[in-house]
Amino acid sequence: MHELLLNSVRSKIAISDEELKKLLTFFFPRKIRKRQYVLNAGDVCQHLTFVESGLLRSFYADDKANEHVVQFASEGWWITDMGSFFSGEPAMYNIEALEDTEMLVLPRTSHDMMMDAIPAMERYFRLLLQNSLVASQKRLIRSMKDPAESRYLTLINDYHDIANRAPLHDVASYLGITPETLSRIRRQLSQRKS
Amino acid sequence: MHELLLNSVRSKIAISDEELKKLLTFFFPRKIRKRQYVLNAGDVCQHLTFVESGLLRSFYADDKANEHVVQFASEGWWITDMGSFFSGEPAMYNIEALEDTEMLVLPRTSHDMMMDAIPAMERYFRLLLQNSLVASQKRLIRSMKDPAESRYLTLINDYHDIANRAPLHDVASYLGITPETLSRIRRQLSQRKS
DNA sequence: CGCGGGTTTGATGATGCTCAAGCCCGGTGG
DNA sequence: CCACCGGGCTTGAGCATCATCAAACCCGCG
Repeated sequence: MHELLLNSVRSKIAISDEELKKLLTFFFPRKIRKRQYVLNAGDVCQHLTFVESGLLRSFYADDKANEHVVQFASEGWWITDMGSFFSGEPAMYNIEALEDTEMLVLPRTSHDMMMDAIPAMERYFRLLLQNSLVASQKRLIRSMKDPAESRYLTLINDYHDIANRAPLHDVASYLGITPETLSRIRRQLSQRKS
Repeated sequence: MHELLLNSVRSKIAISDEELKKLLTFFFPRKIRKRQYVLNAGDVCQHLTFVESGLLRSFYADDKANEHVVQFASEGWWITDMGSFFSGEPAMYNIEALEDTEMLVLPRTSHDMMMDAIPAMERYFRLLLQNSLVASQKRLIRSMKDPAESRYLTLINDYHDIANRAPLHDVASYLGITPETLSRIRRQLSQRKS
């Protein structure tokens, strides 16, 4: 049960089977339906969320109600509003289900207790943070130097399923382009292939 | 002595004066001249660097020898190639001095020893990581939704000195625009003011 | 069926890039 | 101390990419 999470932990740190079992006691499972929200901007983000099945998106709604997708999370990925979860300030981001999804939820208090109970998890989360930061910096550079088509190809290459499962609208927003532009890019790519 | 570093630590975590004193023993000071490199891409990054005076830049050189500035670090800022430092893989980034610079250097082994000796520093570095990640995500969103001039104004607002101390060339690269464009933006802004 | 949201397609325009030339200024050597 | 580089910055003209606006289309769902 919950092999996805256990594998994620095992792949990053050395940890005993007992500790793995103990680990699960800090989480609780949660299911939500498509279009429901896991987090509303303005609320304080109280959980770390690990996706077991389905698809979530986090996004930022600016002053003029434009949405900007920050991240997708499908099976095996973590998602949260980092700034809010760790600082206790109101969240900047919304998190919404793009499909019916099953999650493992780690409340902040459980997170803190887990760090005491299983010190090795400290390292696991630090690794997650580091990897996120490295990935974010890479994405930043690419968003500035690469044209839209090339960024889209990178996305397909790295996260093939997400590029196809998420609505065009959201993929475009994640790439920082308009839906129209993404639609045209897809047309050109399919024409070029055939 | 080294008040900048001590203040940075004090401002983020609770720590005793003894521990602060012990803390400094893990660092060694280093000075370099303008144009010298602190890190060459391809080498493994062995240190965390804290700037006491001067100005550094980290940048990524792509296949076609185009440079992309990732970060500036002036007094009171940390800089490193995170991915390389923590994973031991070759660095993607170069780090170069834009001015004569004085630094406090924390080698990897000292870093690990310090974590054992002063556990509170674990938290300090996790906070640095978190803040970097939040900042990187904000910058990413802005780089996609805001036009060049607005991004420049944000930079001036947040890091006024850097926008003026660093060469135009590097500021432009940091913003993801060409030097020509930044030059024109500056002209328009100064004309509009007068 | 017909409605409606998401997607496609088209026409137009703005932002920022490229290429090319000139300029300014600081550093170096005579 | 001056003359002369040379690199960085500026300015201009033309062009590519992508956004905007608007309309048609497609398909699932009531």
